[in-house]
Amino acid sequence: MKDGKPVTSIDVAKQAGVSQSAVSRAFTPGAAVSEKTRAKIMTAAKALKYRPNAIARTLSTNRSRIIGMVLSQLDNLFYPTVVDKLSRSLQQHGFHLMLFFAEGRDVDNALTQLLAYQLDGVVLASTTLSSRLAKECVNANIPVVMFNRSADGAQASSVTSNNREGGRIVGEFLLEHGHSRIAYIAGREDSSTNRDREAGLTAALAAADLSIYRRAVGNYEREDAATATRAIFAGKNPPDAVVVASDHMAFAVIDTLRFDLGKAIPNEVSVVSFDNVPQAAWPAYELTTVVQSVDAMVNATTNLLLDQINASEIVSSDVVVGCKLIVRKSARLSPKLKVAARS
Amino acid sequence: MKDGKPVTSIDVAKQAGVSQSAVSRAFTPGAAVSEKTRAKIMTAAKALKYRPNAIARTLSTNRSRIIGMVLSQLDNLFYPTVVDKLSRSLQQHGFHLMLFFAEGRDVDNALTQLLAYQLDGVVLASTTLSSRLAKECVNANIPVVMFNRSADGAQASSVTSNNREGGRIVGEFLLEHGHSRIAYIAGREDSSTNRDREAGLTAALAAADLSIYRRAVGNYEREDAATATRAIFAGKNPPDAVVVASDHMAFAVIDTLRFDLGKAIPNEVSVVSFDNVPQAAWPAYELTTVVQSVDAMVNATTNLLLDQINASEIVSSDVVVGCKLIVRKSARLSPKLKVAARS
DNA sequence: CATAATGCTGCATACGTATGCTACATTGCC
DNA sequence: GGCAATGTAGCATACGTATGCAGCATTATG
Repeated sequence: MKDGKPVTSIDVAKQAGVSQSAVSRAFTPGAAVSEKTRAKIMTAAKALKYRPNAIARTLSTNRSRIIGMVLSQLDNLFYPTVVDKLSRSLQQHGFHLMLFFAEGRDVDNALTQLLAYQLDGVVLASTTLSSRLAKECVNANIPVVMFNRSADGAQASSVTSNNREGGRIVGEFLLEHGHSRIAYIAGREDSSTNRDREAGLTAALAAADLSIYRRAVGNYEREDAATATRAIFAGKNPPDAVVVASDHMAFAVIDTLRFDLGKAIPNEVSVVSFDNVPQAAWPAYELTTVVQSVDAMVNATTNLLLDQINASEIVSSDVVVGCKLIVRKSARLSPKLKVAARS
Repeated sequence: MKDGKPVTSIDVAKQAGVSQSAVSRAFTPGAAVSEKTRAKIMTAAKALKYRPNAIARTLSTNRSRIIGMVLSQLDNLFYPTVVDKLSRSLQQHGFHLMLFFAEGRDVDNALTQLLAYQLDGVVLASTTLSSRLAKECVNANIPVVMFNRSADGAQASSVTSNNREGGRIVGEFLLEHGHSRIAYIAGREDSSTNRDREAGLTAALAAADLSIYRRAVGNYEREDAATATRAIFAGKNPPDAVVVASDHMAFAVIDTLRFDLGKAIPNEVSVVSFDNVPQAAWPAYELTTVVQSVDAMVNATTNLLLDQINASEIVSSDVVVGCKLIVRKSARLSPKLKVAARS
């Protein structure tokens, strides 16, 4: 790669007739430079098209201003939104997101690469092996935020929504509107999110002396969710409501119910799920779902990261953001309560 | 941030009783080290949990192994897939993606940040102002690939699918199946993708002495697409087919047709679009659409980047990947041709 | 006017790795 | 055994920026 001699702070210094340190200080907010020399320097810099070298700065300051984000896949519609908003949010503070995709067992590989880049922080949003990764990062003294999953033992921070309460709200809502055979389609069994959502639902049902009517596992995947749906609706006395652990699966569930099993929604079956991804509002689905406020979660993540980066010592903390049910049309409302629910 | 003294190559060198250069070479594939000392070094490295510092290496080699990706938003369902696949593909070659979100006019800001990180390459997938960005990057001597948009004048590489042919195929398909009032809902007027798709469609229609029956602009946005749909279907003699410049808009178009205007698809109107995002196959839409092969485009992008990075001089080239129509159920088939089309 | 306090500036060095060059050791060859 | 060729190790330096420290100039203070 030919190079028209990259411009360095030394070049600028020469041009402006000052020392290299002066140039460095001119580009460091709050450093000791007089307005006069700063002006000289900026003029020279502009003339030479000088841009400070972030890499060299990193080496010197031990701060890369890069945040790593570990993902397993982007096809669940929830995560693209997160990446978008988180990246923008960090960008406003001068940080940037670097992506790492890690599947099953090449975590070691990903880890090596992660640690190589002197990241200032890591956001874990991959479904698998998070806690292993988290531990290693914490060992390497780099702040970690587990996004949408809680830290099972690892002393990393986490941001989740109140999934247990979400599950409870869904349960109470369905009961209130006259459902009694309530099925559950789970996400991955090993995810804290799934565990909490199911626990909340179970608790709500238990309060009415009910339990989950039928249950199958969808692993947060469309295919599995479709299979789960068929399993749950086989046999007599099918459920009158299905709670699905994520919108992403719920779309598959609804498709299967409508086009495979010929069920009308919500007349014959209600479907309620979690996340409120953008598509949940689309007329084709009109999903009644529990909102995970991406904005709130992203804010919390940004703050956690910045705090830990600036702190002299890493103290982990867990942020739980509230959630609420958005009532659309995928769940049947009991006639007498319809008006109330609309308000 | 406390630090348990980060381990450097010097520490490893001491521990192994060799020089720092030996350590460096041990971690550089193809460098001159004997098997014996490499083994000693690796043992010491493992014991000390040494990880080479990618940032320091960048400073020394002038290679960051970071590729910047500029996006404007991730809510168009096409791009998350691209980010996912591209990131994995690059990762296999030891590169990583760094994200930059740039809206309208803070391009300058984004640009400064981009250039600061000594990126080895840049992928431009933002809808706006690409050519401006491209030019600046090329000036700074960094390889650029414009993804899904062509380089209007800028001497940057580009990867697109054959949009013109895609448009033509759509036109011919609709004509063949007996449509005659064919409307078009455009994406952003300033995008090359939209221009080419429309041109292809127009050409196909012209060959049958037809032209676009009605036209409105959807700007690749759901809202605008919905509005465009209503506009196009106002008045007598509505279209019997709508060609939509992207799947993302097509979902909104279909929703509007079905739930707003009460049209049956494909019986009353056919809808055909472009991209073949994952959701296009969902039973609720069953979109007949032109495939943009993300795999092929991502491969091409990876190759272009690697070639340019390794080349002594940057030579830009444009890759156009083929496309084909996936026939699902959103477009009416002429009865006599149904069997043929299915094969 | 003398001294102290303050504000800027430049010098020198550190950050962690890569690599050209030299030097040495080993091997092969005649 | 002598010499060249090869393989391997270490030395020294470069990459571009940040920053502690010392020095100087300027201003404030008495």
